[in-house]
Amino acid sequence: MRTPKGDIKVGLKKGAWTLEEDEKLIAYINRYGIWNWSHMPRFAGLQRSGKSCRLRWMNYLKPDLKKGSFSKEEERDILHYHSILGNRWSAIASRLPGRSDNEIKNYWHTHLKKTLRNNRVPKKSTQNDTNASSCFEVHNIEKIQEHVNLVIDIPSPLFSWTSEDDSSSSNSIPSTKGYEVEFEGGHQEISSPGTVEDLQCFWRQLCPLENLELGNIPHEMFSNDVFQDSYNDAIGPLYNFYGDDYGLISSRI
DNA sequence: AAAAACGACAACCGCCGAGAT
DNA sequence: AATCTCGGCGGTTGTCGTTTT
Repeated sequence: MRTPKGDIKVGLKKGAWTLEEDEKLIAYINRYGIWNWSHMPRFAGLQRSGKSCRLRWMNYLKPDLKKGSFSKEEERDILHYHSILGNRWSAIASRLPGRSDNEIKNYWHTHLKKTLRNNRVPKKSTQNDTNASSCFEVHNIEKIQEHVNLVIDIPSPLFSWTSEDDSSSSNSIPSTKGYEVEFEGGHQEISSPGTVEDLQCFWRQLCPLENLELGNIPHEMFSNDVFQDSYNDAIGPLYNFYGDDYGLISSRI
């Protein structure tokens, strides 16, 4: 790894920031703005690396950051976006105004991961079933299949995504405001923010085999642990919030 | 009351991609 | 084309306060 020139310095301070250091950084940025993280600590009178300054600013000092605990709505949004984007914390953070990626990551690891683990889609457990621990409740599968009978056709141009600030894109691929997904009995446009890659990632979590219609997945497949985990990761967060309302779940993905 | 375990979160580390030289 | 620099990202660790034993 190459070390940034600006950061090559012995005696740089590490560890928790003091109030005085915070004040210096805030004062400097307020006056001169952010022009070069590697060099500005020296001018600001800080014995810190540029990286350390940037991190402190982005995660703690930036004025538009929200303080305090996450609301229920934010929590739900994190779960929702994580089901789509995975561990792409910065992408998730960009959808939650005032929250940093580090904050969301920490919150996920300390709160939501645990919540998810405790509230997964229940698995079937019967005495006769030797494979009991690896089976979903059948009625749940059928309900979900009924509502989320998706035709997976990635990367079809029809499914291309245009971000909110990308309406002027000169991309020759026809784009829509969202994803178009074919449900049993009709089409539905999904307005979740994200990129085509986001969606591909989501579908692959949901359904590891490319171009496979969920409705055609044999029930035996649900006894596969890997598939279950992917499925749980994708649908689980929504299931936790909406319970058996699969219509609502399908409307959220 | 003290020690151990746990939880929360700030901060660090190594890697990567983009842009500049 | 190759190299360098910087900003950014995600995983991980360190520290401190709280709870449990």
